Amino acid sequence: MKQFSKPIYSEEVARLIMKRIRNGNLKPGDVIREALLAEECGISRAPVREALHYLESEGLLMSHQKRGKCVTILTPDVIRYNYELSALLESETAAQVAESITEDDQKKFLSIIEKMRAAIAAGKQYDEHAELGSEFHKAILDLSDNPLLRALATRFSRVISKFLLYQHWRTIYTPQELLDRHMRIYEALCSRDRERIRRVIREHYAESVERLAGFCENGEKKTDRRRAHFPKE
Amino acid sequence: MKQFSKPIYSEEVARLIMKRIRNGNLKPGDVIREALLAEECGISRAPVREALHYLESEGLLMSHQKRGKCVTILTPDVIRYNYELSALLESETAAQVAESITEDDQKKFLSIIEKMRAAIAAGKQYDEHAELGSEFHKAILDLSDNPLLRALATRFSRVISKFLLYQHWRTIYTPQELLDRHMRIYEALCSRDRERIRRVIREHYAESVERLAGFCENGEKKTDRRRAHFPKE
DNA sequence: ATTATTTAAGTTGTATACATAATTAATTAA
DNA sequence: TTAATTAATTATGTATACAACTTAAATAAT
Repeated sequence: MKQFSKPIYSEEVARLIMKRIRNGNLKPGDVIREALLAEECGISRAPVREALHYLESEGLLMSHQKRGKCVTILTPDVIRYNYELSALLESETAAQVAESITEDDQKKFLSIIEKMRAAIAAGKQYDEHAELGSEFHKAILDLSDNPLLRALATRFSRVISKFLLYQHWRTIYTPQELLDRHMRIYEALCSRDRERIRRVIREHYAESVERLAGFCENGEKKTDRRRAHFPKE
Repeated sequence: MKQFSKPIYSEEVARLIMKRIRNGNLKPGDVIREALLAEECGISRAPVREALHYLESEGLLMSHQKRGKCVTILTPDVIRYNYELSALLESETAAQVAESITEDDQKKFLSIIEKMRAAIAAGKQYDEHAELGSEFHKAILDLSDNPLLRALATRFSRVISKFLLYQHWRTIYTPQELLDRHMRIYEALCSRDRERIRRVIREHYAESVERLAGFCENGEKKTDRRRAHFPKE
């Protein structure tokens, strides 16, 4: 019988860092020291480096040449860039399959909406609402048959909502507002009206980026000395 | 005075591999051996590994766990995934800035068109036509003020046109056809008609993917055992 | 006291060596 | 002769060691 392979350390480390970012244990701007991480995990620097490179390619870390890496600092511009792409991918996915949305699809969306409603009634924490919001958007993306698109969209949503801005999410929407916004999208999806779907989803993202922008333009220095780590051409 | 830093080997290696893929020196399916590459370059495996990881994240290489990496094999599906995203990003970029396309922008596009015409008149090689085609599409993307979008679109176009399918490009369009297609896009851009621009660009991509599909469905095995190298969640 | 130069500490980039997993070749059994 | 099992080779994953660069701290000079 074939045994399970030994886990790849670099993947473990990548997961660990993502968890820490999500938890808020690692915050934007925090520097990552390879040696320290390696020691913490009881492994060498080699797999740690690979994990960091991966996380950088995913946009969660940024690097200065020979000066190490830190958790990505989200300037208002970077937030906008990510949101524009999220909005584009999600709205277009939904618009393209608009006519072929099934009853089952609608039920899936509705069940998430109902969970939101229930969470409000039960006075649940914001965390849960945010989680349900992500679930809703993921359900939309799952309508696409393009795995490359789904992977990309996941990446952007990770950068913005679930990870780097996790701590801000709870402050820009009340649970009721969050429910309203997703209700509107749900209704649009049920209408199967391509243009309406596109418009509603984009409006939602535009509103989010507008509300988020306020949180980031205060403390941080504008000088984005981020440098691409690899050749462009 | 500050001297230029010593070049980062991993970046050099990444450039080298990209060049070889572009030249056709490395073809889809060719396996990459770290040790061999390191020896060729006269360096150790460490920077080579980093370069390979980068190229994998860019979609140019694919890896099997513990079985190394090879140049990405483009199945018809993968081609479609990439083209859909290229079409989406490019058409949406153009559509969003439709009303604000300046005379200067139009001149830039026209100059490329004219170069194409001249290349035909001079009986130039297909390579040059393909190059001008890329230039045209890049000019469209440069209308976007979203660098993240531009970087992504560059990545997709790299995977498809300039690199992995370079050898096929010359066979799916005659120079005259290529000129016609870009002429149509140019006219749409000049009209500043958002919907028309969107439609024309998408039609161009749809036609390309259709014509390309034929080339890839013959020889290659369908079993895409590609594996994501890092955790999804 | 302030600025400039130098020196030292610390971190990343690279090299080498070893361990582990997988493919290929070889050997043995049916 | 063929199939299956085992040995050997090969390539990746990881560990350790060293070199180069960056940052800062400390000393010297104005």
